[in-house]
Amino acid sequence: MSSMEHPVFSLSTKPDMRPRRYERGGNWIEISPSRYGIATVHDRDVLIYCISQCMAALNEGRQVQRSMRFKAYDLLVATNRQTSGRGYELLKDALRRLQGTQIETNLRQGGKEYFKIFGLVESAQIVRETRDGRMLDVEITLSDWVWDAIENNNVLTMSRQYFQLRKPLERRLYELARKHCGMQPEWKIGLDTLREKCGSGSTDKEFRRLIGKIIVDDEQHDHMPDYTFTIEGDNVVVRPKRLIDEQLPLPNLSSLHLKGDTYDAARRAAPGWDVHHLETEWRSWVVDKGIAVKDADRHFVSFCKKRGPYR
DNA sequence: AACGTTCCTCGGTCGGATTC
DNA sequence: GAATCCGACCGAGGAACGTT
Repeated sequence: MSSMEHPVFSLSTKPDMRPRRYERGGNWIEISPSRYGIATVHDRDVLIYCISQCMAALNEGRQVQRSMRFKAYDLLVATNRQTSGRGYELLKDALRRLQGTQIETNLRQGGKEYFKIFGLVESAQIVRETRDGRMLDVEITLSDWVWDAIENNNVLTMSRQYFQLRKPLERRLYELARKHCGMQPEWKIGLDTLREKCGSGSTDKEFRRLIGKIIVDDEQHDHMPDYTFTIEGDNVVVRPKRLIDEQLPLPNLSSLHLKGDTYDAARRAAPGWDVHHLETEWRSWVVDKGIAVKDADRHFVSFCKKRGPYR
């Protein structure tokens, strides 16, 4: 939740070396980059994955520790990333940025003021299990900040669609909506304040344009999870989307027609899942994102594989 | 299944061009 | 002259296919 409040993560896709400082009512927080730049909204996926693993363990009554280990492959799949060699290099970069990004803050509690400095993760290591370098285990030790949040149950659930948002600004918008709007019928915010909260480096005009584009895109494709956004004057208004019971009829694209035995392959790829439900999910995803599918059958099966281990 | 390679597309930013 | 639009840039992510 704290990371949703202030723009801790960079929206930029290039290395972001600009330090930030935010102040509000005597409290301040400063974020400074290492030589790898500030952690990006995509790097945040790693933290979200760690947190969700922890929460899942807690819900099942298992013990959790600050230091956690998991398969790099699982993380990459769960966060909708590629699992190629470059995928692992990008993961390394993400860990570098997460570890290197320094956060300084003053906290006031019980009449005392604390000065605190920490990284987003305390340490991270990658362990190669086999001689040929496959089956990479990642071990991450969470920082106090993240750990405290988990212990105090100070985390919010996020839509699984979140990982499919590619635009950093879209992700940030969703986070803010999730944090500030929640279940309220409406949340209004000025464009300039929103720009600050997003941590965008764009000018006011440019920012207005980018937001406008996302809103128009959403009107056409309905890809933003849970919330709708509209611009009213100099304000952006956020409202929760109504739950849609019925699947909207989708254009009947012949290129997305599936063969009979593809369904069997899909069932094997994602045991326990309703294949036809997966199919509608897959279709709307493909249509929304405008993905050019060459081989519908193969594409769908690999989509199912990604869904397979996660409920 | 778990990677590597290749080629392609897309995003935020910046600065220049265009329109009003 | 300003507000707005547009395109280059660069680094990142995605898809398909190849390899072990």
